[in-house]
Amino acid sequence: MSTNGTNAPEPNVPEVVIQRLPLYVRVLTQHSRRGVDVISSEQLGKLLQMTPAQIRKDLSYFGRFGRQGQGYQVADLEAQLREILGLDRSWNAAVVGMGRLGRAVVSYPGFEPEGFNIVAAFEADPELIGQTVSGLSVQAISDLPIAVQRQSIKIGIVAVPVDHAQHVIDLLVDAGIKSILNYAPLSPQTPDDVVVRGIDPVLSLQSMTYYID
Amino acid sequence: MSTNGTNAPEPNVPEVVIQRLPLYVRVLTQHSRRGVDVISSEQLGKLLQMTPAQIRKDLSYFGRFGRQGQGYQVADLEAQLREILGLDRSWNAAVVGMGRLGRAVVSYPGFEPEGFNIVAAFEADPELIGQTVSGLSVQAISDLPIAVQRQSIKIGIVAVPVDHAQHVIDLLVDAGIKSILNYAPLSPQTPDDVVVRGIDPVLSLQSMTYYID
DNA sequence: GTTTGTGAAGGATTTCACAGCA
DNA sequence: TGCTGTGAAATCCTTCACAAAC
Repeated sequence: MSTNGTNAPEPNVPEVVIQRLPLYVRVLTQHSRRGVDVISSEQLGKLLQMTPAQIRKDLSYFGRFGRQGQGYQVADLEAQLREILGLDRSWNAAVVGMGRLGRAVVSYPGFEPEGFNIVAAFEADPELIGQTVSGLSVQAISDLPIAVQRQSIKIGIVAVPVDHAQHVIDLLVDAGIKSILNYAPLSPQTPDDVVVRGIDPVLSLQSMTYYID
Repeated sequence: MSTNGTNAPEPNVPEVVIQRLPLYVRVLTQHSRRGVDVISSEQLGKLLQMTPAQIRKDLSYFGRFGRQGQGYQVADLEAQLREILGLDRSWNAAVVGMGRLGRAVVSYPGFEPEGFNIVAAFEADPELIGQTVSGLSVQAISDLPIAVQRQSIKIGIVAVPVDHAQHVIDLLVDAGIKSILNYAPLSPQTPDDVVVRGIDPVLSLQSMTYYID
């Protein structure tokens, strides 16, 4: 099943599987840094609190990465999964909204080491336009479509108040963005070919309280 | 199936269903604020980009909330779902880690209006202990168990660097915490009876890049 | 001996489709 | 007529269990 030789895209990979691959990448990266060379699906399962069978099945959608009797080469598997996910290159992102949250996002040091570069920042408030935040000059939202083109921006990050979020998302979609990270507490309307992931700690807390006591 | 009359806990509700309930609460709250009285599963489905059948099936785990031919009373359904999730009361939380991220968490204005009160803040660095952040006096981590007891803290929020996170989570678990919101980029080891939800924007981005182009 | 990769089985979740009720 | 609530069907996902490979 490819990844060996041809670069054919794999069909029919369940979305849940795609969402687990970054977990594998994360734990493999940690272990390769600590000098671990080889790891088994059993060990990965313990680390991630899942069954070894699930890990092997997930990987089997993309190819054969291990050696029977041994396990997986940590560095090799990490590299292959990064390639599958498109993490073997870097991605440009734009943040919309330069309030409290947007400033926290652009100054968050976790994106760049993973290859996500925030290369543009947008705001509606004229007071903020022209200011510099974390080395980025804040632009008017009307400049968004040109910036997306010129800077090959593929990811939009929404950090505006909830009542502006749908409109901003519409503008991102109109500008050709197909991947959106949404910090606003709403479920936006988007076309099928746009992928939206929400970051909402309140939602996470609200589903935890069900289990308390 | 209860919620009418008795307060028997519902058995066997799939976890995915529990995680969707806050989405319903969120959209119902928005619509009740806008003065919408009645809503159908079809309308909810459009708003949340899911099938009406799924919404009805999810709700059916807990009771019968609608009227045939009409739909659901927005305010009533919202109230019932909040009660089911335990959102009809407030919850005390403690944050561990007062670096950049922890400060952002304690000063985030989205928790308190939803009934999540951050009532204690902890740090390992002696330099920070005793300082005040967003009205909270920063405490030593050794004070955690007593604070959890005295202030009925039920939720722990982890905002420490990744290399300290597992240790902090162990301390929270030892202190009796069973619900953890984890901002550190790792999959922690925890006992079965502890619920952990991770907030990691990088992980979200890493699963989106698979779909780009 | 050990561990992978994978069809087949089993289990869980979603969707269908319609009876029942307002 | 319009929409809910729900068994049954369909689909999706996970786990099993073992042949093959080292």
